[in-house]
Amino acid sequence: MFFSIDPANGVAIYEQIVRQIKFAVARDAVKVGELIPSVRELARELAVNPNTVARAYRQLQSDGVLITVRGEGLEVASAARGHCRRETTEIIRLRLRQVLSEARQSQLTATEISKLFEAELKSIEKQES
Amino acid sequence: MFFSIDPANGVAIYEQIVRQIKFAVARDAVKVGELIPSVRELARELAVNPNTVARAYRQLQSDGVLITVRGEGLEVASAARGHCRRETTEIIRLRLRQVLSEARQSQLTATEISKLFEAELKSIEKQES
Amino acid sequence: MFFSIDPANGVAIYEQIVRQIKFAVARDAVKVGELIPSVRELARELAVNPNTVARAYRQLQSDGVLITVRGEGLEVASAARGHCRRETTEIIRLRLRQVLSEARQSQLTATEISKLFEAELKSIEKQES
Amino acid sequence: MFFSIDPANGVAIYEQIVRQIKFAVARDAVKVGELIPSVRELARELAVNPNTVARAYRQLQSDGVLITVRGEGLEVASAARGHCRRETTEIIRLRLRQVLSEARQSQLTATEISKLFEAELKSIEKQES
DNA sequence: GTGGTCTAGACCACC
DNA sequence: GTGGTCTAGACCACG
Repeated sequence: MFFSIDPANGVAIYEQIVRQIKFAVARDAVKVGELIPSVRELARELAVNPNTVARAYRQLQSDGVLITVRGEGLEVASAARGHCRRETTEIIRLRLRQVLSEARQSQLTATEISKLFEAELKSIEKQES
Repeated sequence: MFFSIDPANGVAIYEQIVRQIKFAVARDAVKVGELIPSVRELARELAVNPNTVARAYRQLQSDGVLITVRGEGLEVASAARGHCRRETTEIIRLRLRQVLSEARQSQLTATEISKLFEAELKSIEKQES
Repeated sequence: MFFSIDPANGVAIYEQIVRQIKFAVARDAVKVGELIPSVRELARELAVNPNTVARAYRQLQSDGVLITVRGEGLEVASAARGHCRRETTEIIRLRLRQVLSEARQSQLTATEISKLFEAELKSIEKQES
Repeated sequence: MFFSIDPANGVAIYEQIVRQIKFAVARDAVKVGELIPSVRELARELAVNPNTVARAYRQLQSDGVLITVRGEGLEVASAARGHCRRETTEIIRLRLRQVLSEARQSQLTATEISKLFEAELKSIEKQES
């Protein structure tokens, strides 16, 4: 469960946890049927309030990604992998759409927006390597 | 001052007003030295509370885009145009960066992200025409 | 009637006119019994709205500094000179008191405040010469 | 957070709160990293509307003095202390300059102004003790 | 509990 | 008419 959250990110902490776990499921970093860390364990690891982790887990349950195993904890649902893979790209697509809609209002041309995008993509890739 | 706001957009109304006006200044839709619509007038036009418009205007003042002319209204500051042009692309760039950073965490490859982007850009352009 | 007003000064324009005229009377720049410029003349000279000059004159009348001479205009009242001399220092004293009261709240010591004052006084004098 | 505001002071209440908190930070009465009183708490203490306090806090944020800790409150930014110390004397200096500039227009001599200043300073000190 | 936002309505000084 | 300020009360997301 290797990821970190950024408390000053604008995005709610619980929301970040939700997404990160969905991402992890999507890329098979946590396998279907596996138990995920307990609320208090993950809370300690991420240095956030246990309530916040609990809320994220609650949301993941209602999203059908996690299911409770009585007396043991929470495990990844069998149908979750495909679901998460689809949702991951869906989230990204939605975010892209929002940004582009905003960019359009700003009167930037499609070419200008494309250029900005390519530049940012390169800078992100450079950071990674 | 032709623009509209979306109350259910997630972005605060006053923030939308701020951006739209910066965009308008950037593309010279409102010229430097011109009076912008009064608080009450814009409030009526957008069907929002005058306080909300006032808050947006206040922020634009502290951003140096508007200056008050006592008893007359608010006018676009002389240095605002260049400032807003720069800020407009800066806002978009920042938003792109956020999305890309999120996309990267989701383990999508650069190619996949690029494809999504191109697809969304096309769909936006189609809507416009 | 040589003085200028600063529209971006925080102090209301009509108030600036009132004070400047009182100052002028106090230092005998306009003599008792003299007619002062008409509303529209002074308004043109200072490049402000005639209403604003009219308001200043109204206040000066109710302060007893100006009196109307039917068919001619406004002249400086006979008792005005002494009155204005007293009021001038009174205004300054009040302003000093406000600043000092604020400075006290900021926990600056009397010595520090004095130093600031002396420094500013010198810089003002230098500007003048 | 021991200070009071004067609603009939001419200076806006939210402005008074802003300055008082900057003063407090400058003199280390509230330490860097500490949480300041909540909006509602300070509003109750000062007997003003929570919105007014919220507005002051918002301004302090955009001034970089406070930062929000989500769901917890507002804390003093790490760079705030030095910033506030500088700004405190800067505010006082500016106010002194305004008064002196006004005094100069009134044709009072430097000596006269100095005398007024010393007198007021003494009277303020007497009040305090 | 926290801050953030919005609405509604009022009063003020200024031009 | 203009902006500026304040109050009152409501709703929201977050921890």
